[in-house]
Amino acid sequence: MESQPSLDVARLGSALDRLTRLLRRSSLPGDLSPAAASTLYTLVTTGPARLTALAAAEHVSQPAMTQLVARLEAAGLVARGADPDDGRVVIVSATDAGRDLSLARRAARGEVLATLLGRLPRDQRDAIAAAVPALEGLVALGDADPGRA
Amino acid sequence: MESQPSLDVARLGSALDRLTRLLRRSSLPGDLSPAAASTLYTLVTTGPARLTALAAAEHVSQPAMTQLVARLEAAGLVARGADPDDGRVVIVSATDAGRDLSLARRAARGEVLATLLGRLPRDQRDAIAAAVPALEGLVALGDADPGRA
DNA sequence: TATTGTTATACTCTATAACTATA
DNA sequence: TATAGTTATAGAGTATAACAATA
Repeated sequence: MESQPSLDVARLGSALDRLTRLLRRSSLPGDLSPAAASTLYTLVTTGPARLTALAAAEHVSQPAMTQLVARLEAAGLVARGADPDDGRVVIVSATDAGRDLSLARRAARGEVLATLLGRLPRDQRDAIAAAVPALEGLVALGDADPGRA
Repeated sequence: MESQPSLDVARLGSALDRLTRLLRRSSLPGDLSPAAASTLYTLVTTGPARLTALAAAEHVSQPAMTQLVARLEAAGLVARGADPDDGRVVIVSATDAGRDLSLARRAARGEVLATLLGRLPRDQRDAIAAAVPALEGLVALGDADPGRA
């Protein structure tokens, strides 16, 4: 029931899937699990957060986030602090080492992508460049609508 | 040392990552792990394969693939057969139920994507549509170059 | 001997349930 | 009572090492 014959969602989905697996296989510094890398990245980009908020943002259970943060803390990548206004709360923040590692991982993956992009015909590279804001918009829509995704 | 200020690879990488996580958390039929879903999809699209070849294709160890196939077999999604020419070999193939489930998952994910895309401004939707062949080209490059990814 | 696959074992990561402490 | 977080326990999924069977 759609009117977009030019946009084959199955092809898009498959391409996204395979591209992500491709990037995931490329060796990145730090040896973090996907959830750990994502959590660290969230902390680096959006600042300190409560443990419960992190669990919700990363779509894992609260106990899972407790353990994940414990692992990241043991690795020196995050620090746990208290909330002066509420004794129950744990505030998690990235350490300098955590920030550096997250940025290094992001850069390393960017290089893998850049290498592949550099071997693509110019018009295709341009097409991808033009689609980046739209892809970001798609993510924003998905994040804003928990009922759908 | 690059000349593509218009293509921010870090942004692209991050968007791909978040988009894939978004799609992955959308509930799909069958309750398969990512590796199981990918293996089944490979069998459905490229036909029966040896266990060792599957392990290599999915980038998991041979024992991991033995267990993965055992789980898929227990679920009735794949069947194990013998190679008449070589008694050591196990040939894995998707059953009808496995093929149906894989196609249903693909369709369901397509619907999630289509819903999100439908809420995007038309020009952004067009930009993504225009980039699909280029994204596929990127995947092809990555698959063809095992040394890089 | 080399190759195909399985079994044994251990580790990471996750979830649910039960618990503690603070509000 | 409700909320923030931890601890206990169990299960899925993976890897490496050791093994069995076939070539």
